Amino acid sequence: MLQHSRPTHDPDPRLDAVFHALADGARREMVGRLSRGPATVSALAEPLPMSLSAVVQHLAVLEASGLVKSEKVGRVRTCSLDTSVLSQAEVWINQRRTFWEQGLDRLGAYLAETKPEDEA
Amino acid sequence: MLQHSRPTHDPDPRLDAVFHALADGARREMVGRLSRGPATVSALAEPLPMSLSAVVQHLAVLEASGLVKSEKVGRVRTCSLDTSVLSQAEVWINQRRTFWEQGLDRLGAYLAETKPEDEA
DNA sequence: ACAATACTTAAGCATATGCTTCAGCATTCA
DNA sequence: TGAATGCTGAAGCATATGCTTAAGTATTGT
Repeated sequence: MLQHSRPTHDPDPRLDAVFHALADGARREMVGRLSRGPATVSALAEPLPMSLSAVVQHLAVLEASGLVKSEKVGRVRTCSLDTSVLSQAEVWINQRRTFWEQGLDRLGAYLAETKPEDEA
Repeated sequence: MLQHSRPTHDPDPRLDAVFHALADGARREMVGRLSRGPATVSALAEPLPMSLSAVVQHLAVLEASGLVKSEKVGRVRTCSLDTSVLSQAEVWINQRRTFWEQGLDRLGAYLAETKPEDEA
């Protein structure tokens, strides 16, 4: 059965972190690199016009958001993407977009058409 | 024909703005409200625990990102969502996610299977 | 005309972000 | 053993963010 499914009330700190992590070109480039497969910190840093230290700080932001996991073996840290977190952000956007696109009018019509006796 | 379509090189200031706009609970709540239909500035402010001034500033961020358009008639400003911008962010995420999920191995197999004579 | 409404703008302030440089610390290679 | 590699951590600093309060400007209702 079709739920009303209005966009849920929202102060979600996890989404704060994910969108914040994606709001930077360098971090998006790192995510883009990781979408092609795991990479070391140096590999992530290589195309970026900044110090390794800066990259490590960006990486910390990505890890804090849950978008990226990493593991150190020997002296090398290997990073990889957690697409489930990416997916959560995608779903949030998709819900608002589709909710808008199906339109209030259609929802109104649905409500009118539905049995009016059990309603808020 | 299927393109290689690696995630594109990225320093995209528009995405910076969109993700930054979404990286705040109050702004996401405003977007959620607008996904149900246009609203005035006061209507957007009403559920939020902050001054109207603060809301206007959040609105400025949303407008700068292109997510929200608004028009003033008389003394009332009415805001509405631009889902095409929302869609761009969704696409960006979706591309990285699916690129990861189809996996490097499968891409490697595809490349191997494809005619190997015209290659970099 | 007068007051209420619906924003608008500016100033100020505490905290956060995005770098930099410099120094440190385990691996791994020669 | 000593040097190169691959990160790690702490300052420090300029700028940006997220609020606040206070004052101002058009409408619109009485």
